[in-house]
Amino acid sequence: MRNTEDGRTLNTRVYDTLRGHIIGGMLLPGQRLKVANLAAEHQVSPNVVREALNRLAGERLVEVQPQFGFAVRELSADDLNDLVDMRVMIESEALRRSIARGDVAWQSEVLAAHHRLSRAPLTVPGAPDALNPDWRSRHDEFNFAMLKACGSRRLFQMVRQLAEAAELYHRALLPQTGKQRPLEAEHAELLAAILDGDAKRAIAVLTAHLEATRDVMLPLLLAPPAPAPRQTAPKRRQAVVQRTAKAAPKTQKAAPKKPLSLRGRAIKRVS
Amino acid sequence: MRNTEDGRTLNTRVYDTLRGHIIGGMLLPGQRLKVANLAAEHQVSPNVVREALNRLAGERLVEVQPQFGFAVRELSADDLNDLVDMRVMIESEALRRSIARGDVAWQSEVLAAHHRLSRAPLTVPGAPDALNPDWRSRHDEFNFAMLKACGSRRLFQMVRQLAEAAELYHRALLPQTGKQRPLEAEHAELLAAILDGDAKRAIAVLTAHLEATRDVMLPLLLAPPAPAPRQTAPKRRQAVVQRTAKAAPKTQKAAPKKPLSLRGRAIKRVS
DNA sequence: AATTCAATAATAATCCATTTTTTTAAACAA
DNA sequence: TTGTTTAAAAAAATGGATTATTATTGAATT
Repeated sequence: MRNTEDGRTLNTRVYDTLRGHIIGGMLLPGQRLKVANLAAEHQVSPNVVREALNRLAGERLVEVQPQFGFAVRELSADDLNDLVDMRVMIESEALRRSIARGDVAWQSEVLAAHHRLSRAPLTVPGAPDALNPDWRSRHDEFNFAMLKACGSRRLFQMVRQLAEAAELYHRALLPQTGKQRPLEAEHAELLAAILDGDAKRAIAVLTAHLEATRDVMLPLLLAPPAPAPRQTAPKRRQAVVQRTAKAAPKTQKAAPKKPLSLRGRAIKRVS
Repeated sequence: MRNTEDGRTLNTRVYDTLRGHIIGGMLLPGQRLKVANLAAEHQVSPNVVREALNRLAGERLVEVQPQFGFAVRELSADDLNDLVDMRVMIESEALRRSIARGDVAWQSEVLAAHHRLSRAPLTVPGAPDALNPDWRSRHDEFNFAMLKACGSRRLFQMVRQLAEAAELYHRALLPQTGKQRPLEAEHAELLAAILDGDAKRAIAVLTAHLEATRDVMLPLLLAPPAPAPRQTAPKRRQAVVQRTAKAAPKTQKAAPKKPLSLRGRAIKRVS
């Protein structure tokens, strides 16, 4: 055991970074997660990786197929619709409860979180098309801050889990959409409604926000279904959809020795 | 690998049975799950058990503490309140949607499930106090049947996950409550409301049902908080509460060789 | 004698290196 | 093309080594 460095066990460390990579978009939906590669990357024994992946599988962030391995959870239009539907439902309830229960301290936190969000630049100076990751963090913080006072541990956990699932979509699909809607105005209106204690209006704004974001992403999922879907794919493997690779995977290193025969055929979608 | 017997991998098999044991009440909340013991029981290498436990940890059915191990998720009055609160919310929504979307085929299924439930004896002939496990299965089936038509994969998954969490409480706390409320009447009324398409009434009945069950269990969680809580417990281990054992654990076998020094002090609660 | 503390032993969690089994790819023949 | 056979890759599992934690013992202190 060499968990001495930062207190965490190796297992937990791998779990944390893997999770971060998935949510952070370094590992894209559909991408296979080969135990041996990851073990080499993290300088760790295969079992450790395996445990971490199983934990993530339990959280539905990665998919397992018994004799095939692990892969980052796939995206689909249907799933996105379902996801947003649930977010609307769950977050509406959480917001309603938060507004009903929240005290002044909570309001202040929401206000502060909103302020930080409003001051974060939407894009980084260098790349005008790429979304500023810092902005996204502030956005999440604002979202969580306003729902945190809901008073139910499980409800808030659902909020977080759904937000994580949504993050996968955002990372994969939103960076490419150039300019966004008048986000700042939406956030400001949401904040105003919260401070007014106007749950109904707050929920309406939140719902519109979520659905509008969905409507931006939805066409991108339907658009490029790969020209010729070549049904030569192996039998039971339909859960992990085959895709034409546009760019070589970066995080998941290629095979160690040979020029690479890419059995682990590329699955990424960069589009 | 010797997954040849029934197709499943060893990992999955251990996962399945462990899960079944937890939900089925053979492994009680708070009970420690020692890798070595389980590995011996299942005739399997420790890593396999470890993977299965990590998967269950991801689903929040077992708790992990980094250098301490795994344990079946604990119960508490607060958690029960929260759980029922969420069940009311989630199942109400699922029921509303099911009634709105369900067709005649669905209605028939609900009707059939109700019939099977109504014909299952509440207790087994031999033991008049113990709840008939078959009845419980029928009950779950009726519950799932009526919510299945909700049309949202995630919503239904939440329903199931919450139902599983509730099952832990039921197994641990309900067997001892002798006679129950007029359950059959409640189920019949629920069925009638569903067949009428009367969502409002159905939800009211369902809600009352869930909350009444909670009210039976709640006092049992508050009652026996262990006479002298001896704060000699080790430092960081507070997540797994120490309890006085009333009966020797059956599923989790004792230490292999020595007369047993029970470092893994008993945690079960039978009460 | 009772209590506290350090040293030691025992137990169990964590991890590794390797082997076995399954699946996929490649080569070859029909 | 289509089907077999062989080779490579990767998943799954093993068994045991390593390290952290808890229990125990015995001396030192109150």
